[in-house]
Amino acid sequence: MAAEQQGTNRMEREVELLWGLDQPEPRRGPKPKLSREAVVAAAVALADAEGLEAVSMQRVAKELGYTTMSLYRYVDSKEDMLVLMSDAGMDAEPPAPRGDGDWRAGVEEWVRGAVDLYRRHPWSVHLPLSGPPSGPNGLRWMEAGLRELTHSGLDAGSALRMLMMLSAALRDTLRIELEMERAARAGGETMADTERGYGRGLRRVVTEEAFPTIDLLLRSDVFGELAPEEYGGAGGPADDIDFAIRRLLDGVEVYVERQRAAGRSAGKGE
Amino acid sequence: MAAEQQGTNRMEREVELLWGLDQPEPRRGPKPKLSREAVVAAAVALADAEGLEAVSMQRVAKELGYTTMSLYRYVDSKEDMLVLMSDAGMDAEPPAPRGDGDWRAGVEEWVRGAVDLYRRHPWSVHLPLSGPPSGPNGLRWMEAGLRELTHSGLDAGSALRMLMMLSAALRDTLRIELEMERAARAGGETMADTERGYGRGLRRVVTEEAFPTIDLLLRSDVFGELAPEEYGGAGGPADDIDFAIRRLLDGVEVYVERQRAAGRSAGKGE
DNA sequence: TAGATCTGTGTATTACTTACACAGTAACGT
DNA sequence: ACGTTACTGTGTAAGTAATACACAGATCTA
Repeated sequence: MAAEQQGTNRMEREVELLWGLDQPEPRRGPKPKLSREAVVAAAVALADAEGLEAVSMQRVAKELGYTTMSLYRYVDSKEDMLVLMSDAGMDAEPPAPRGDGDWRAGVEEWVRGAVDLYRRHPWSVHLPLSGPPSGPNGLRWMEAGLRELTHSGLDAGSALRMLMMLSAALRDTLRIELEMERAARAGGETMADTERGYGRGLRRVVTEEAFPTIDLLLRSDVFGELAPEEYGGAGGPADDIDFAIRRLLDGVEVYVERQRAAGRSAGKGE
Repeated sequence: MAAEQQGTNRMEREVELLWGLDQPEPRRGPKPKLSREAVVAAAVALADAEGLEAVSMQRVAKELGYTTMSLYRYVDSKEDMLVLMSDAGMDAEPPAPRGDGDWRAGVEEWVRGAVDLYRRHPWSVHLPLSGPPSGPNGLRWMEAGLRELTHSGLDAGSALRMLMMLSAALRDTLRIELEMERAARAGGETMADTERGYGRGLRRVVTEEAFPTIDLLLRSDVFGELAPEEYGGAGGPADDIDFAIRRLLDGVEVYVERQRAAGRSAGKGE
C-alpha cells in the first residue's frame, strides 16, 4: 500500500489500484498470508451471499479467519475495497465478436451478458461508484460494447456516448428491479404482489384531473393488479428493457444512414 | 407514526408515507414543535450544503436545535427519512405542456428540467432508492414525461417503458458526472484535469491488441488530454446526453411511423 | 548475527442508528 | 375543576461500524 506512486489524479490512482500497479512487493518481513485478491474475493462472496450491507471489514475478516485490522495491510480503506469489488464482480467474459455483421444482435447479446452479470452480483448496482470503467474486467466489457456499436457504422466517439447511455440505463433499471425483487422476497411477497401494491397505492392518490396519463395507465391495468400470478413473461422487466433498447438501436440506425446519405461531409452535427 | 394502516405491501406503505397518509393527527399532549416536513426540509438543506454523507440523524437534529431522538417522533427510521427526501428533492415544477405539437422539444425540455433538478440536489442520485416514483413530486414529473412521450403517438404503456429507460439513463449518467465533479473539486482539480487523468491512466494499461477500440479512442484524444482547459462546451457531458437522447427519440419516431404504417393492426410486436 | 522491514494483533477512538424509560404538557371525560 | 390519558422532547445506553496506532514476532539483508 501507500506506494511511491506519484499518481496525481484521482482517476489515475484508480487505474493503478485496479491494475495492482500500486503494490510494491515486499522484500523483507513475514510472507503475507493473505492477498488483495483474497480479500476482495471474500468480500464478493459475502456480498453475493448476504448482500452489500453485510460487507463490513469485520465481517470480511471473520470470513477469512483474520482480525479486522489485518485487511488494512492489503487495502487502504473500505472504499478502495468497494472499488476493487466493482471490477472483480464483472467476472465473466463479454460476448465474443460475431461472424456475421449483425451489430444489432451483437449489442443485444452484450446487453444480455451485462444483465446476467448484474443478476449474478446484485449488490454491484449499489456500489457507490463514480466513474467510467477503469479495471481490467470493466475495460474488457467496454471494449466489447464499443466493438459491437462501431460495427453499426458509428464513429468511436459516438459509440462511446451511446454505450455510456446504454450502461447507465441498464444499471439503474436493474438497480430498481433487483431492489424490488429483494424487498418482495424479504416481505414474503411475489413480484406480482409488489407491482399490484404499487398500483393499489397509486390508485389512492392519483386523480384523473391531476394525473391524466398515469390514470390512464392504471385504468389499463399496466401494473397488473388484475393480472395472473406469473411474472417475468411477456410484459416483465426484461421485455421492458428490450423494448427501449430496440428503439435506441433504431435511432442509431437512422442516424448512421442519415450521416451516410449526407455524404459524410457535414461532420457530426445533427 | 405507526398508524393503524393495514398497508400490507411495501410499495403501498411507501405511497402512504410519501403522501402523509400514515400520520394520524394527535388529539392530546403537547403541540409538536417540529413536523415531518421540517425534519425533511432540514435534511435536504443539509444534504445540499454538505452532501448526503453529512446527513446523520444527529446532525439533522443539531441543525434543528433538537436532540437526535426527537426526530424519531416524526420519522420512523432514517431510511424513511431518505425516502421522503427523495420526493422532497424534486422541488420544481416539471415543464408545462407546450402549445405546439413538438413532442421532441417537449421531451428534451423535460430532460433539461430533470437535469437541473439533479444539479440542484446532487445528493439525490446517491439515495439508495428502490422503486418507481410514488410521491407527489415524483408523480408530477412522471405525468409530465408521459404526457410529452404520448404526444409522439406512443401508447401509454410504451411511453412508460421509454420514460423508465430515459430516467434511468439520466440518473445514472448524472450520478457519475456529479461524482466526478465532486471528486475533482475535493482534489482541487478541474474536470478537464480529471478527464485527462483518466486518459493518462488508461494509456498505461490499454494496448492496441487487447483493447483496439479503446486504443482508437485514446489516439483520437477523446478524453481531452491535449484539449484546452475549457469544459462544459461542445463535447461536454451535457452534449453527450443530448446526443444519446436524440438517437432515442429518433428511434421512437420510426417506431411510431412503422406502427402507423402497419395500419395499427399488428398490435405491439416488433 | 544485528538491523531493517514487514506481518498480523490488540486496543482505543469516534461516529452512527435506534431501543427504552422518563418527566413534563395538553386535551378529554367526569 | 381535576384526574386520566396521550403525547412531547430528553437522556442514557446498547450495539455496530471504520480506522488510527503501537506492538510482538517473523524474515530478509548486510
